[in-house]
Amino acid sequence: MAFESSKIRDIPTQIKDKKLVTRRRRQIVDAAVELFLQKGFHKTTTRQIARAAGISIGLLYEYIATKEDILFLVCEAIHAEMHAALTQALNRTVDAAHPLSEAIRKYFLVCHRMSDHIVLIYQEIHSLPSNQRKKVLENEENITALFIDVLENLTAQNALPVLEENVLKLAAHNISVLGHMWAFRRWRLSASYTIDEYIEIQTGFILSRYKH
Amino acid sequence: MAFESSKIRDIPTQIKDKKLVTRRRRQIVDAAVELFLQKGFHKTTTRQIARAAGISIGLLYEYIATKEDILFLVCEAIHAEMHAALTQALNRTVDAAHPLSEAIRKYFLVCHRMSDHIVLIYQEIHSLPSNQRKKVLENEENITALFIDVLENLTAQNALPVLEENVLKLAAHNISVLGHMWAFRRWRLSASYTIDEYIEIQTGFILSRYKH
DNA sequence: ATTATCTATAGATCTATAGATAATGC
DNA sequence: ATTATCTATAGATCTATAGATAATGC
Repeated sequence: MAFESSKIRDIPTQIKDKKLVTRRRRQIVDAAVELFLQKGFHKTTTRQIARAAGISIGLLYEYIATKEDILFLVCEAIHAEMHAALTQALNRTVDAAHPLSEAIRKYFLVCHRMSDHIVLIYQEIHSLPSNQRKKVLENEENITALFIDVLENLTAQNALPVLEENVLKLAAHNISVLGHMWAFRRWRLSASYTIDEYIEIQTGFILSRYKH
Repeated sequence: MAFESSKIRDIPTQIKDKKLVTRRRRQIVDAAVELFLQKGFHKTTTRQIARAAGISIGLLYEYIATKEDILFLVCEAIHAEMHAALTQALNRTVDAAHPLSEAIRKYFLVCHRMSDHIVLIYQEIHSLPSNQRKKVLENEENITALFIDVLENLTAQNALPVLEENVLKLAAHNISVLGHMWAFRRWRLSASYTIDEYIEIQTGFILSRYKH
């Protein structure tokens, strides 16, 4: 997967050419994602990342200051990819017959496609220093916020009955986490359910709250 | 928290005295849990664990063969503790007015109390070699199985309407994961909800599937 | 005599940087 | 002249074990 660079920010570098920074960091992130997925952050060495990215270990350290910086860039790239896929998908659900079901379906399919990446974030977010960890958690919150918007808009259009604000917000968290659940319990769930069956049953659970 | 030793199994040792093995491993696990919670598995050294357990590094390696063995013992201890707390709590819900609500409440309170430990397992399970990881996942599955039992029993007693088997099983997974959700999103959720509010709203979601 | 424990360290990494070299653009 | 890149390695760990010592039980 080749990641967008839009979120590459805040990490200092000695390199002057901004386009080059973007390109090299994308190389680094793409290489690191693969390695982290295979063996995790701690068991991947900076030398391996440099080699996989096709640059020397010395050059790697011109683009980042610490190994944790690489993990941060990886987490940002994953969230950027999810956020982009989601906003794009959600825009197309506006005039579906059942917009909420369709939004849930699109989201769960993104979670299915990016299962390994989602698990990676759960797994490694604690390896980040706290300021970077905070930013990653904000990204996560932004994704939940997308569902809060969907629910609020549908409620405003009378497409859904009114729920208390706190209840609606928790419903959005639930959608978000039930998508992740497919990622981190896939080892078990995929023995009993296809992703389509999973989506169907979970959608039933989520919508039942709105049906009385 | 002092952990039960019942699940200390399968890890070879040169030490002959079985009671001593149990006692020393409990010391080791108790020390390791604290350190892993503070700084994670990879940033904790075996020397630190030995020192915190009050034994020498050499002796530590008489009771385990690798650092991962310690993590495995820690995961087993956490699941043993959760399993024990839960079966005990569930036994007492049998004659409650709303047994399912009461089971959910008890479970969520266990998740609340053991938040950090639950997150630790999500975080570090990938650091285990695959045979040990499998055993930890089995433990996790056993906890979900407790809820499958609860739902099946209540259905058999006509206290709940009949659901398709696959739907019922996924409901059990959902209960399990929504408890974990309080653990791994507490940083955000606890700003908006007390644990009691959380339990109340989530119980509403879970039960609504049964109310039509 | 046997079992449990400790001290000291081998051996193997790994991150990060210093200093040398190549490429680029005026 | 400046910027980008590479090679070689310092310096700092950390896991795991070998070999010596202390404690235990017959």
